[in-house]
Amino acid sequence: MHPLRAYIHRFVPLTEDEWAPLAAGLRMHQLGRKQEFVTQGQAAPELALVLAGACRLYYTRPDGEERTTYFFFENHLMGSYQSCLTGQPSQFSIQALVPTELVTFPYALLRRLFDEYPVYERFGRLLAEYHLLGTDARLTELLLLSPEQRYHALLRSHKTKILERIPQQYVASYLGVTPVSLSRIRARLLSNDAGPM
Amino acid sequence: MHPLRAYIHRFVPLTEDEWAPLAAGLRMHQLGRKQEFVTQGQAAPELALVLAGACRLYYTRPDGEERTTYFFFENHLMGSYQSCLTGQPSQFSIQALVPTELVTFPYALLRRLFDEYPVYERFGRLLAEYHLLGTDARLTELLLLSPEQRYHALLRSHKTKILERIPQQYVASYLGVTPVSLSRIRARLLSNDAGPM
DNA sequence: CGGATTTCTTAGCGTTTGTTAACGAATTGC
DNA sequence: GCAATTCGTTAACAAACGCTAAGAAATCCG
Repeated sequence: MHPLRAYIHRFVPLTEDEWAPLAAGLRMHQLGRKQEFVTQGQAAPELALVLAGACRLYYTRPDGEERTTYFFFENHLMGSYQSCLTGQPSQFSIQALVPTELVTFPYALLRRLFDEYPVYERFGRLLAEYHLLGTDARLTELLLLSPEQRYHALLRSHKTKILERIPQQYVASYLGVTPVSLSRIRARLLSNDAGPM
Repeated sequence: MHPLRAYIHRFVPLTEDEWAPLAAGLRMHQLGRKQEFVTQGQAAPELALVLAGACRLYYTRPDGEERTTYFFFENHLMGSYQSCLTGQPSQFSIQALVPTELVTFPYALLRRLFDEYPVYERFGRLLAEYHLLGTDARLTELLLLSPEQRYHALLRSHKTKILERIPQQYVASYLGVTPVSLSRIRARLLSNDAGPM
């Protein structure tokens, strides 16, 4: 089964007839390291399923500093929800951290499928609900836990890919702290674990 | 037009026939000050539209401390998305800050309408997307701005109801700082505005 | 209206974080 | 493979925050 069809299948089943129009709009796309799929300030009317590789979502602040807030790996659907829905320029960029392979399609195509096939409308609802639950959990964690507790929570979570494959400075940003601070948090941990005696 | 129908109408139009089954499932509900609509640890299978009053959404931590993360006012739809979608106990409580009037209905009814009327399915998608954009913006603000900057952003925003009608300790929690800290931030502001000469 | 509760502010102290800078290690890319 | 870049850690200092406590102000409610 096509990876995108498999992705959708986790939410709703698609018949051949339902899958065909989406399949017809797909395009393969490769990104080199540091190449961008979405660029801050530009409209981003395409969605992409990551086939292989890893990307980061980041904001460039007025002072030029970058803040990374999310990561995408294999079988993650990525894009600027905000830009696709509103048509406005994207407020963030998405950049490949390593050479990355994508299947892309225009959001406009998905919107047309929402109108034509009830099963896609349902997929759209379930997808938005799924992301809403994830974003809510993340928001709650930021409001409820300290930076150190957030790092512990990440260690205990199943998001091991983030810790294994992402440079620590970006993980720090994801946790809402500076790289220096995360380094200190880790140092505190080690001196406690392998502490006196 | 019924307030709930007007709420839905901001997303999709409803015919009389489509509105009728939802209208049949509605119940009026009053909350006294500090009374809870959703209780942490219990299933919360109902949604509610606030007709008048104000509520806060808060988490009670293991140590007994409360953290308020959201507010609801007139014409806000509230409930535990997570509990409704998963059937699990709610991870937070929702409590009236002042005497509050609600119209409530079971989420199960909405789920049935998703199946029976495409217009409700679309409403469900648009509603989830709308909330996702809001939650994403909030998450971004927490990751990009300092506590002081977040307070400034709230001052400049159109969420004036929060500042006008919510006790400051809860606003502090919403911003991700302690009440003492918010008080200091405000004091710093005043001494800068009306500073030396 | 008036006592009781809740809320906001201020202060002092300890801890954590942010910032800048420097150094060594690891990775990248030609 | 080697030069160049990126990355992680540590240090030192200043600033901000969390915590506790106490008093003043505002609000609630009988």
